[in-house]
Order: sequence, then structure tokens, then C-alpha cells
Amino acid sequence: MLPMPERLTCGGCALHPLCLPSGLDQVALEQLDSIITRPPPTPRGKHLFRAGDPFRALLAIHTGSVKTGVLSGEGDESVTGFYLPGDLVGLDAIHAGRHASHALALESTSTCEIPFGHLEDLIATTPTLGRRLMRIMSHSMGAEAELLTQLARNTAEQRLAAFLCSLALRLRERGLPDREFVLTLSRHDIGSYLGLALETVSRLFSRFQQQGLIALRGKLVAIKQLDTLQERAGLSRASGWITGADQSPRAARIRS
Amino acid sequence: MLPMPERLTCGGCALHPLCLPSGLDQVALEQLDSIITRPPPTPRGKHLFRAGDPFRALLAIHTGSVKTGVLSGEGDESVTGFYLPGDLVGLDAIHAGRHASHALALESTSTCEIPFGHLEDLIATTPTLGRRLMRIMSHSMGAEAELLTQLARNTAEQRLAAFLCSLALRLRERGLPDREFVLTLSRHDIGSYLGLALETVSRLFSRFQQQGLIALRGKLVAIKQLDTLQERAGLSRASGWITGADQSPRAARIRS
DNA sequence: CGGTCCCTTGATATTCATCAATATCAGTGG
DNA sequence: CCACTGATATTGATGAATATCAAGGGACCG
Repeated sequence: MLPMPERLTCGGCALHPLCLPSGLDQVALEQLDSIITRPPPTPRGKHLFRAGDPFRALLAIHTGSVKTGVLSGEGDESVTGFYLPGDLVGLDAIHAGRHASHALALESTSTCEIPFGHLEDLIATTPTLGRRLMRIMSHSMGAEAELLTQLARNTAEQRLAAFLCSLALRLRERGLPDREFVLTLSRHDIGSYLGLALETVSRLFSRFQQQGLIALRGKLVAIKQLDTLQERAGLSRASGWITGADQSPRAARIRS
Repeated sequence: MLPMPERLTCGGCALHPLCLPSGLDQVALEQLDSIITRPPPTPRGKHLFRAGDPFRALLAIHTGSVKTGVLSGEGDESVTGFYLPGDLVGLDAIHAGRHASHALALESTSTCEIPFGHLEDLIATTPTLGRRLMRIMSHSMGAEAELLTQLARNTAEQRLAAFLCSLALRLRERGLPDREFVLTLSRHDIGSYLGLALETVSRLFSRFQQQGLIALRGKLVAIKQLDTLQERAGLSRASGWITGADQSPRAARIRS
């Protein structure tokens, strides 16, 4: 069985099960293929779109990674999202028909462009597709809410540990190496995403390394003890485990 | 012109322009009416649904207010959402078919129940309705992202000021009194929502009152100087205004 | 009344942002 | 190949914002 040469169809894409086409039948897949285009890859540091740009298409990450963010009055960037292959970028712009945030390639990134007008037409005749998109949006809302409680309630250590755990999980879902990978986000970006100063991120990385939870070489990270990292993230407590001594510096950050 | 007696139809509802039916034609409206039910009001302190419940229907708040939240392992509640009339609750449960959070009535609350299975059927034949729902979800995602950057980057004062401003705005959109209203969320809930201790919320309320920005009598709040409150929220800086001296205690909470 | 819940205010402790100095690395051009 | 340069990362010292601890005051309710 020789592998077929890769074709630019959703059906043949390895990310199929995670991305928009998941669960669609053959007919719907072909319709989707007919409206999707694959622009040339965006090089590292270039914008996919900017705040204020009219919203024309959803972007599915094919390879690479992307951050989204907004600029404050002084020009500081707040990182609001971090996207991996199979993720859909731009969903929050549907409402206003205009992007409220910018998106920037963290490495050379290839995307599938899904013109939204065409997608809406397709949805009108293919309800399955609409259901799929709604589910993705619902999922995305849940993930955002989870991040929100992370930021609101947890210590810096818990946030960073949770970030690493969730990243490892997402990489595994995509069939990518999940115990050793390159952090395409800088320390600064991670801090901005998690609401921490870049120095705090750096210090925590160092601490985790000293404690043998991870190994670091520049932007390359190796997860050594995912279980301990999960405990540090406070996830064990959320599920009601009894893990002996409470590891967290405070019993609870927000008193009840 | 005597007012018609209120009928249980979306077309006759004052919240029409904000809620799901916005922009629908007469036919679609009647279809929507045919699947929506209005259960008896939920009294203050009672649950609309709990975490783990199967997802059956979206709830549109008709009158009253609702908070959503999750429970940590120790039973502490994290408030994740705050809903007013015209808002749709439960969108994040579509994906999993199960509620990840609970919803609790903050006062006697009347809701419109929209069975999701029926709604999906309706959407299959009425694309306008699907578009409307997607826009609502997109809008909701944007709002969540905004809250997220608020929590990640701003001081306690900025968060609380922003909370009050956005609440006033939402009340105005709904045609409700927006300069004087009852806070149905407790100090504890507000703190949990904004990632602050209840004492900090209380202190900030006192400070705002001393400075004449608001007037407080228990849960009753009167907004005295919305413009100053907006400055405190850091919104003026985001839009690039030049307001003279920088009011914030630190130039920027996260260094660039 | 007595109890409970919610709020307010004060004193103290702690996390983490900020300031600052140095180290590392990638790219560029001599 | 090496100096130069700018971006990025690490590490230490300090201070500020805010959580925590503590005590008391109202309001509501049985």
C-alpha cells in the first residue's frame, strides 16, 4: 500500500477529525473542498489579519502556530489566543463582520481559508455543517471560560503548569509529539497570555526545571513529570482527589 | 391607544431586538414561538441547571438575572457568567451535550426555554435563524475574550470600574434604568467573577463612593460619574484619548 | 430576640510586578 | 572568523497591590 500523494482536500487531511469537516459525509466534504483555498504559507512574524480588518473568511490552521492579540493605547500587545493545527481562527469576528484582534504567525504557517459568505450559503443547504460549526464555537466558548477561571483564581505557578499541561494535551490530540516540543510563544507572549510578567514566567520555568518536572533548552521544552505538573496546576483538587499534603502555597487564592 | 395585553410570543417581547429573534421575519418568528415554552419563574437562589445535567434547551432570560459558575474540589464557587434579560444561557453546553457549569437565579427569574433539538430542526429549514445564533455565539466569544484581557492585565480598581460601566451599558441596551440599579450579585460573587477577594470589592466600592463616582445603599448602586468611571476602567487609554495625567497607579501592569 | 448572612473596615502577610544587571543567542556585516 | 547589534532569557533586589486574618455592624428571618 503506497501512500497516496497528499491532495488538497479536507477528506485527505490528517487533521480531519479535529477540524471543521469532522463528522461530515462525503457530499458535504466535497462541497467544503470546493470553497476552501490554500493561500501561500505566512512566514514567521507576519500578520494573518489585523484588528479592524473586514472579516471575510475563517482560517483553519494547517501547519504552524498562531497567536491572536489586541493592542492597548500605548501599543502593548495582549495575547488573547494561541492556535495549533486544526484550530479555527476568526470565529469571534462573525458578529461584527470585522476583526477585533490581530493574528500573527509564530512560525511559518499554512492555513486553509474558508470564505464565510460561501460557508453560510453551504450551511443553508447542509445543516450538518452548521451543526458542526456551532459545536466548535460552543467548545471554544467553554475553553475560554475555563481559561478565565484559571486567570481569575489561580497562582502564577498553577497557571503556568496548567498552560503546559493543556498544551501537551492539545499536541497529543493532534498526533504531534507531546513530551518534547518547541514553544513558539516567547516568554513575553506566555506571560501576556497568562497575565504574568515575563520574568515570572522565566523564574517558574527555572523552578520547574530544578524540580525535575521539565527540561529546558531555549525554546525547546521536555515534559518530564506530567502527573506532578497536573497536580501543580490544581487540577487534581478540582476532581476531588485526595493527594495527601496540599502542595499549593495557599489553601485557596480566593477565600469563600 | 391602549397597550395590548402581553402575549407569550417573541414578536411581542420587548427584548426582541437583543434576543434570539432579532432580525427574523414573521414566518421564522412564528416557528420560534411554536417551540418555545415559558416555565414558571425560578425563585431566587434556585438552580436553573447544575453541572453535569444533560443539555436539553437554551434558556433566554426574560426577567430577572442569573449567575453561572463552577465548583472547585473544596466546594468553592467560581462565578463565570452574569446574565441579564435578553441573554442566552447554556451556549457552552452544545458541544458536550452536558452542562459544565451551573446556573442560579439571583432573583425571581422568568426564562424562555428553547429545546435545542427542535431549534436545530428549525435551523435546518430556516437559515436566517442559524445565522442569528452563530452571531450571538460569536458576540459572546468576543465578550469573553474582552473579560479575559481585563482579568489578565488590569488592577482591581480597573476591573471593578469596568464591571460597573459594562453593567450600566448592558442595562441601557435593555431599556432598563442604567444610572441607579440593584446589584443582584453579592460582593462575594462580584469578587469571584473579577478574580478579587470580597474585601477588596467592598473597599473599592467605598473608595468610589468617597470620591463621588457612585452612591451606595446596600445593594442599590447609583452611578454618579460614568465618564470618570470609564477613565478608571482604563477604557480611555485603550481608545487612544489624551486625558492629561495618567490616573492609573502603575503605568502598565504587565511590562512590554 | 438570637442566629445567620452579608457587608465594612483595619492590620498584616504574601505574591508577584517592577527595576536593574547580565547572559545567551541569532543574525549581519566587516 | 570575529566583532557588533538587537532581541530574548535569566537572575537578583525591592516595593506595591491585594489576599488573608480578624473583629464588628447591620439587615433579614425564624
